[in-house]
Amino acid sequence: MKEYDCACEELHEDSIKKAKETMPEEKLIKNISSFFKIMGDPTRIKIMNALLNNELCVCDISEIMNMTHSAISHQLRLLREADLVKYRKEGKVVYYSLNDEHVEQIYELAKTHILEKRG
Amino acid sequence: MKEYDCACEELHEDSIKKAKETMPEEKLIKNISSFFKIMGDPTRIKIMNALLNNELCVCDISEIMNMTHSAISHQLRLLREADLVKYRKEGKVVYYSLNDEHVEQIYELAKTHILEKRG
DNA sequence: AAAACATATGAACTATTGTTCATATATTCA
DNA sequence: TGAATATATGAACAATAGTTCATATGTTTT
Repeated sequence: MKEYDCACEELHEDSIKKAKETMPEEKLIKNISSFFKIMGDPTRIKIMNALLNNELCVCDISEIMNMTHSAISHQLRLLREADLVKYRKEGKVVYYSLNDEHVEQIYELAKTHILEKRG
Repeated sequence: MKEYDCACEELHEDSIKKAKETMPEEKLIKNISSFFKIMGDPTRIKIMNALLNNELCVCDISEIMNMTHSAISHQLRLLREADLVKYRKEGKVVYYSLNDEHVEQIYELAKTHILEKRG
């Protein structure tokens, strides 16, 4: 017998069934949460803000953030792996920018939402 | 003399200036990153998915997630505090749902983005 | 008013995260 | 080729997060 028993199991049977049926597979859930987790850090949000309509190299970002190249590079790796930013190499310089419009939209929507709720 | 010096400071002067000028205040940055941080956990993403067009009580969510009421309640508090979900009380039962369309849109955009990049 | 039920909260314990420091790779220029 | 520049990576350490267990709050029913 389960620990989670309560009347709801029968009362909300349909809603529960629906939720279970539409639940994505574990892998997609993990991908989605990892994506958001990477956006869940002030340093990285600042970097993303700096990259809004603005291509920048690691050195620029270090200067803007007032942080070491190493720290920035570590963060950029995470942002890259999460498909939040893309980059292009030009000689020894690596230029970063936001990955695509999805990323911009997600960022802007969240900002709007927060300003609405806590403005 | 700074550790971060490099040629970029002059070459990319305008981009750096622009990034600095459009940087939101620290408080907003923190609010945005906190918002995403809360979405950055598989348990909470599952809960949010269950709540897509589906109002559910704590007990329902426990059953769907196969987790204790306590664990779910802790997660729902975080989701509430981040303005990701809203709730209404009906007697002793508390019904949760996604806060608004912003939240749905952000979730759906991220899912689309991920399926596009890693599909 | 007491028992039962639904949800919330606090403390504690393990696991994960972000930065620093040292070092490695890659590209250019002399 | 060797020095200089730009970026990336690995290990380690302090800080933070997620679950569990115990307990508290609030609501209904008897």
